Amino acid sequence: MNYSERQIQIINTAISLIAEKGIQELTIKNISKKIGIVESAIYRHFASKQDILLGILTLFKENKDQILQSVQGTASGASEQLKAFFTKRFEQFSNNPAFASVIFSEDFFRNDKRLSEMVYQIMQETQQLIIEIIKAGQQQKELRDDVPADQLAAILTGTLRLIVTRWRLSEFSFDLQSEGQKLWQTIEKLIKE
Amino acid sequence: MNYSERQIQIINTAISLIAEKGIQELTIKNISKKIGIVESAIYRHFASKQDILLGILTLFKENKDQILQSVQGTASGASEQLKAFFTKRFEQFSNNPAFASVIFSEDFFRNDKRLSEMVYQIMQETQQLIIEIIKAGQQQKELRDDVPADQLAAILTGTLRLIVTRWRLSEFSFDLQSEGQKLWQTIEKLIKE
DNA sequence: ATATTGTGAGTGAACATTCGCACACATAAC
DNA sequence: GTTATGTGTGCGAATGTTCACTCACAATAT
Repeated sequence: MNYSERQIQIINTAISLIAEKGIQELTIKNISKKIGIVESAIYRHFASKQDILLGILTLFKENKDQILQSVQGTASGASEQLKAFFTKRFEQFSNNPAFASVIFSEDFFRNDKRLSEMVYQIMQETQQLIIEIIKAGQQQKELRDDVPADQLAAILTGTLRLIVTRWRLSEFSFDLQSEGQKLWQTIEKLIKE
Repeated sequence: MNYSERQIQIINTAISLIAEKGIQELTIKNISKKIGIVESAIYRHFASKQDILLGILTLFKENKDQILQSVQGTASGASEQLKAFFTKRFEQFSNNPAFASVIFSEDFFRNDKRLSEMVYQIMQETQQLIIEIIKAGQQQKELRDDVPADQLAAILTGTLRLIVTRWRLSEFSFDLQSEGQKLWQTIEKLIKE
């Protein structure tokens, strides 16, 4: 689906509101106020609030797909690819804190099939790619192969999530990218052959 | 503070509701319906909904303190202590899924000082203890000391959280305790000297 | 002139919370 | 021992607010 200019403006406004106050505080009223139109006008562009959220997720999914592709393209070797992935991800969160707020709010979407499935799918795809990179690295004897790839992937993902969550809850009180860099160095030591 | 019988009943009912439908769906109406009294009667026992949530957190905090103590008491050696902690934690979540729902819903409490501080404090205390165990283990040359203790702790905590979150979102579709056991074996390999 | 977008008022539902009243039971007063 | 008074608990109705969403009408643009 192609979004109109107004639709994109609404989506972006919603994203910045989420970054500021969390996804709980996202209301149609807030979006319209920030844009400078009236509540009901929003409904000229989206049939429901859920559709706006879906728009946000769609945007993020495209974003993520791009990152994954660029990682696979540029870096060579499992360790380098994982590092590139890690770095890009922190960069993405850094530039777009709302991404973290949305993507880590699975609970919030729990009662909505469309939304929860989309979040689940994004998580799933990312996880799958990491697992494959790790497996390849294990076969090349670049990464230690005495532990299951999917568990290594869980360790990577879990740690990344925790750091980002802490960053968010501390109101972005530390530099996510440099913290992420340090963390990667540690993880690298643990998983290298 | 000491809770009356009714208060404990209300807290426990709230906990089971959270386990069933998530913290978003917790309403005074639902609690009262499940107990079999009228909404307003709840307010004879709690001044506000927040006070009920605070009651839940208090209960969990006591629970956690007990676990931490028992871990420090029984196990000897850093690795064993960490394993005991891991195991107990998964056991606790397994027996009390609402604990996970509550403790990992930091976003939900974001707009409430009392609640968010309490959650933060629980997280903090746990993390601190893990860091100390790890540091001790590093000094004893039991754990590898070429990586910072606080980052190892983040890896441990982050991974644990991820697994529990997945378990919750998959509607408890796998056995958390045995999955946690396997995961611990992997982590152990990574962090041992 | 017709399609698109915006406005203002309104609706209904969900929700936390308040209030006046009633009843049971205990304690104290006569 | 009966009467008064206090206390704890429950009920039903109501209040006030927030929210997503609708609709008739007006402005604007092509």
